[in-house]
Amino acid sequence: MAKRVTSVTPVTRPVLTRERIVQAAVDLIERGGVDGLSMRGVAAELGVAVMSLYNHVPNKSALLEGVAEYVVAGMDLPDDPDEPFTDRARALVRAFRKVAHDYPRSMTIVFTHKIDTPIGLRPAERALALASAAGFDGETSVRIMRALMAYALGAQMREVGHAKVLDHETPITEGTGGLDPAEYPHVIAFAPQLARYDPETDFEFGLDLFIEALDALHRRLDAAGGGGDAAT
Amino acid sequence: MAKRVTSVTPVTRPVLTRERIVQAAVDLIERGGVDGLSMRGVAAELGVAVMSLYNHVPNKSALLEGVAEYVVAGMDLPDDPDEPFTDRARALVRAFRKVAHDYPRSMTIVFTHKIDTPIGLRPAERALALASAAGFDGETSVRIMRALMAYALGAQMREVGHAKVLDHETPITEGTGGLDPAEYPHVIAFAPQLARYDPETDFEFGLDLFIEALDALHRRLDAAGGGGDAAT
DNA sequence: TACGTCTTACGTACGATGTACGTACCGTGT
DNA sequence: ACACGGTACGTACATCGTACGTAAGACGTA
Repeated sequence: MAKRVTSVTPVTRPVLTRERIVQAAVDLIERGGVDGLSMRGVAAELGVAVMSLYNHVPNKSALLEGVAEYVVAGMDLPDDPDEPFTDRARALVRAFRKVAHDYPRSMTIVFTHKIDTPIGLRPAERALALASAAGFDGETSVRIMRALMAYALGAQMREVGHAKVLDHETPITEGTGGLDPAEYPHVIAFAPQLARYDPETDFEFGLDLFIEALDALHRRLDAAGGGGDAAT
Repeated sequence: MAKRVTSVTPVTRPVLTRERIVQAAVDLIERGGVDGLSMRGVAAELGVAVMSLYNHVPNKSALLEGVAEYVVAGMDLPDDPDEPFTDRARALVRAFRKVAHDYPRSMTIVFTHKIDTPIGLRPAERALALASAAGFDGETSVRIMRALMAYALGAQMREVGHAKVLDHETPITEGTGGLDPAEYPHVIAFAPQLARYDPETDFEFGLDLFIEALDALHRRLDAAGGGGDAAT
């Protein structure tokens, strides 16, 4: 009920809050990378003393969890139950791509921290919803959900570039000179295609594969269990 | 080509080397987590002074790269070109699972660091090899490779537990009491299936989906006779 | 043999970081 | 008026990564 103003400096100090702290952290991360984030930096960004942060956040690791939660909470998850489940699945995975695009550097945190709040379950809920609506049983729905998550996570990790692992383009783009032709014949042969990097198309290609497999599984389900009516 | 022995204490000090440093780092990480790793810790583990490490490793970040490289280099990648490409793909992705199982905590590093040495390209080479052997054209092979990587990475990330993200079982296993039934009806409804967590089966389920989609794509390719029309 | 150079191990030292702890302030309920 | 709970703050410390200077052996050359 009470007004929450510091009375003396109402405008210059918009009240320190966990939300503002997390947002500042996200900003700093996007600006200077995860390694660049420090409690002192966050405090400075907000024009506060360092220890003031600890009134709202128990420690840095909790702050990072907050960052992950913030990013996931920012996911736009439209869902139209009337659409075919394949389209709904597509939309869900694309939502991942969207946030990964908006908060590329913070994504690392999302990947490597767990989220304690129910918010983290939103994507799972959507996935389960569309799978079970398609007629899959509970166990299969859960598995589908996990498979979707796996692809969404992995694809985004690769794209964000934090996982340049196993397919980073740098050395290839710079020429395959140093590579042993005996050990990496295909990498060398496909260097041009490897160099041409189109995340969008790559992402959609893999997504199509996945969705198609889901659809096939679905058709099989209809044919077997539901009787002769396989139309959708 | 001189002998590299310290002469005085040959046994007690097996010569400090980058390899030994990286291995010690991996050990420490597996024992105490990534956050627990410190240069001082590594030095102590090896019975050396901290700064001696810097004769073989420029900085900590480089050491971490070394860790990632070490783990990936440890991947066992058997490959029989005579097998159907689907089986080869399966084996490749399973190899990921294997290392992730052997070095669960170091996996975080692998996920979040790029690997500069050609070693990091080994999995890519294998993927490209099997895709092109199956008859896919270069562009499609590259895309298939990337999609496989995405699933392999994502699935492993989830399983390793570092990415309990979006589907962590903790709150669910402990009961769905706190969840709003209006917002998370399916999560609540499928709580039993969510709680029953069988990584092996989950992994294989998703892998099957993927491989099946690849196979379908392949059949379509054969039928058409053309090169590599993507999944459209 | 004597000497200059190179490589490696080491110790000291500094700046930056996360955070435990004590203090001062303010708004609110009694 | 007074006590209290929450919030902002400053100081202090342990720990970290690492720049720098030093010493001791290995080796090529004279």
